[in-house]
Amino acid sequence: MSDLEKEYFLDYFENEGFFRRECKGCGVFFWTRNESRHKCGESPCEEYSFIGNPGFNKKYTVDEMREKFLSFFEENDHTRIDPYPVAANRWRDDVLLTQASIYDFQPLVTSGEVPPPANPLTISQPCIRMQDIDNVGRTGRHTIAFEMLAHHAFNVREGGPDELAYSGKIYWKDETVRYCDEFLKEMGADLQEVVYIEDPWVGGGNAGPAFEVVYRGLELATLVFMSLKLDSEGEYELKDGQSYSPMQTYIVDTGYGLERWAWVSQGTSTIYEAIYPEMIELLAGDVGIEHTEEEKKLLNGASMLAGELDIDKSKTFEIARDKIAEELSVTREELERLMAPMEAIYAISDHCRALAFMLGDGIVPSNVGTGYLARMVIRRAERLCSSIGVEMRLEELIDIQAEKIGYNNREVIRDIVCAEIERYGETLERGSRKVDQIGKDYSKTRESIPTEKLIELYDSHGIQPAMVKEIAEGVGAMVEIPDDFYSLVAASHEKRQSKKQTKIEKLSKVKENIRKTKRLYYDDQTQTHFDAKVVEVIDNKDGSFELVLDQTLFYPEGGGQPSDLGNISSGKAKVRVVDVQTEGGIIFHNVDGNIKVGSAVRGEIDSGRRQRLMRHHTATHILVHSARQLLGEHIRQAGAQKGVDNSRIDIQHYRKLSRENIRDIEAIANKIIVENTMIEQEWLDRHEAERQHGFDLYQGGIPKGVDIRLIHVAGDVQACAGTHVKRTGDIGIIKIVNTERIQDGVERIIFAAGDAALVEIQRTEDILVESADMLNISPAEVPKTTQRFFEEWKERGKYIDNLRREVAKNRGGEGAKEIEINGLIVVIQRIDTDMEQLREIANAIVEEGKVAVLGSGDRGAKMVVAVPTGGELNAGKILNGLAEMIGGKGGGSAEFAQGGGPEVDKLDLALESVEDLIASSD
RNA sequence: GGGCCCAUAACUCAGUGGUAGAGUGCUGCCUUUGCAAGGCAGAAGCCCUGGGUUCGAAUCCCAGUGGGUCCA
Repeated sequence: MSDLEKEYFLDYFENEGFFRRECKGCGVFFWTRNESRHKCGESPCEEYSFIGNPGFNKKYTVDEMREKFLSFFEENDHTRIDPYPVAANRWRDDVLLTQASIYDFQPLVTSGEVPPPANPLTISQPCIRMQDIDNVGRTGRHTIAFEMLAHHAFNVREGGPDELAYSGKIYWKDETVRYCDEFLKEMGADLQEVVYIEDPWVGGGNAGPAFEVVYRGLELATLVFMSLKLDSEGEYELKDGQSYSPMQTYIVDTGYGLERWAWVSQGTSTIYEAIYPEMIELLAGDVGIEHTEEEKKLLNGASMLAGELDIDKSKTFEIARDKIAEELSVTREELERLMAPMEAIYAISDHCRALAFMLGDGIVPSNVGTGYLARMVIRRAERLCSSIGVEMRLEELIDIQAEKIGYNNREVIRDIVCAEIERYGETLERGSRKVDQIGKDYSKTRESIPTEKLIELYDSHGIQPAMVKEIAEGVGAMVEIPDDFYSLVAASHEKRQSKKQTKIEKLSKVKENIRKTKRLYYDDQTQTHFDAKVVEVIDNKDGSFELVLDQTLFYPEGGGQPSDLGNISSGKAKVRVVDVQTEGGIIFHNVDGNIKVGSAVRGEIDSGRRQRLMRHHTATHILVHSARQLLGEHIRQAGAQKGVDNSRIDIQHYRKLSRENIRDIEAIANKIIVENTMIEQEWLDRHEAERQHGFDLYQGGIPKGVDIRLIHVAGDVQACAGTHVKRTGDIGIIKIVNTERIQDGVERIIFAAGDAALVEIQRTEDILVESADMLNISPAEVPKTTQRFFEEWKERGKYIDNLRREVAKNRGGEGAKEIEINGLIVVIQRIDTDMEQLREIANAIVEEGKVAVLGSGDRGAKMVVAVPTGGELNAGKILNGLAEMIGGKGGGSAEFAQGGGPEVDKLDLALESVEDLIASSD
């Protein structure tokens, strides 16, 4: 095992006269030009020294700083790249949000499978980091929304494999540090104060040496030299305790915090004041905050000391606050009273910018995925606004940021925010009613509301414990919120974890040197026969085999399209193709018989099935496109499954689809069919495709490879590997069969195309005709008549109830046996009727002041015992005795009891013994 | 992707296996010059759907549908 230490001794440092030192504060190693420096310079070892004392030769706004950085690197032969969306799940499926510029190039570029869009390149990438959300506003430097300025170089090791998509060395450590130094110099930084801290970087399965660049107490950049990958056999053991080995590629991954650079240049008291001065002024004005000169001084002083605040260690947070208050000679309460509204304003500004990014990039609030994160931020922002009494509406505040960033879907963003706030309002109202009720219950018992109840209220109903406390105390109940409330919630989730399964891969079973299967299905999508050679056979040992051919027309399952079926023949031998899968470019035909390796074969696909799948696949594109035209650009495919009889697509939308929406989508889709335009396919370089069409290309998943296949359907462009019809008219008709909401923010559309659509239409029509026939009316009259019948049915129910009560009055006592016990008249009678009427008769008897003991032999023995109020007998006891005799059970109150049993033939006997039973029970 | 909660009158909700309930609203009558309000009476329920357990299910179990919510 060797460590990375030697990696940090750069020629550049030596030539420039740097010194390597060990920090006297925290023990890390760092490089500096200043011989007398012995501390790393980062908080908590040192305080900020740029507040009120700008660190560069000029003040820069965020926009100016971004331009300055990008053009500096452009001048140094880097290509400027447009930023990617903050919703990283639009081009990769392993993360939700973009948290760094390198995310844009993972995993395909970093692994060498796909070339970078340019090399070297520079970019300003908007990022969202939710993990810092509790620190926002309070520490003066944390934000969840930020832009990462970066320059990247993608290198391949000498003697590396030549199938990688790029090659050679661009630049590595010395040049990277030199660029950083030069940029700092250009900005007018005092290079004597710049410190490069050695800080190995680990993340996402990769690692490498790295420098943190610190200037005047603040970390301004991180220079990462990604060159290692996770490998249990690897020779490097890093700080996460895992082993790593060298990668084939080695990549310069830098990250310069745009907002921090602007902050240092301006020397404002917090980073927020450097990013959103107008927003802060607007909010402060709205809430009516004015600070005296003395208060301003106090706030400024607190900011300089705030560097070490970090809520991760909640104890330190309190201590640090105390310390700050002490140094400024005020009480903590006084300091917090002054700071709290400003902290809220800072956080609101940041959250609004984050939301503008998220919603602008097409995230729709939901209970899952990125949508959930957006919902959390909206709710948090809304709470912050109401906590300090902001009058302006949240959608207006977000809109200001969206306008600044330059999104053109601002109408939709505002509508989304309105819908979400409305929903949140309903949740709060529901919640407060519930808490009010619970509070009243507990105020009676004089106990405080238990923690489990608080957890349930939060987990199942979304009610914050602070809100429970406020409302419950209002109705006189006690509430104690444990300090570790959210850990308790997390702990209650951990108990219920589920397991996952892994599937066995076919690829591992074949020889390594096997060639990728040539795909014929893209050449001519109307072909049904083809000739090929068998190159490999795997015996599954269950009577089935996996056949690998040199080329095939069989479309493997993928992109939500099921595989083709058909048969493969060799001479007289013929096997059926049951399933087709693809792995690593090799297509496996699952067949029900063996054909020898090397045989010449002829394949035939089930063309009817293929035709139906193609219609459904093209129809999917048309429907997404139609929904997008109707509802807006945020509409995005969230999943799809094509079938032979019907298919489904899931689309993102923030309101439930109305009946009218569905009809409109159907109308637009069928108009596209009537227009009968050509469907074009094209193969394009992926970066060029992204440049031309944006990330909306990836509706159905992210394809691999340097070139990707684009399908153009009536103005819609998608990256798609599926098979399609030639013209939109070939689909015939699209019929939406049903829609359902599978999650918040995701609507599922189930539809049928072509002859399958006809079948669906006929099926629903059959249901209607059948219903009409039953009612002996025409289909058009079904709704009206059904309603009338339902009304009448209810009327009759009531009428019957009344009749039964009348009958009950009359039947009671008719032919009954009456006995007298302790002055009470007991009516004993068998009436074979149902339980309900038995009860009514009993009630009628009781109203006459008599005891009723009734039995029925209708469908099993049933009995009721009823005693008038004040009667000395216990109905429950009598009934139990009787029920036992007929092999059953029963229960009820002392006044009214009912029961039954299976032995009908013993019912009369039981009724005869009532007198004895009562006598013995006394 | 996973977990939890909920579905009962027009609305908001009680109802832990034994006769379907409250408040608000609605209708009518009374009190009042009128209004606000009060009093009395009344109407209004496929207890979400389908199975199961049970003598008996709004209630317990399973599945479905619809809604809410928390987490990765």
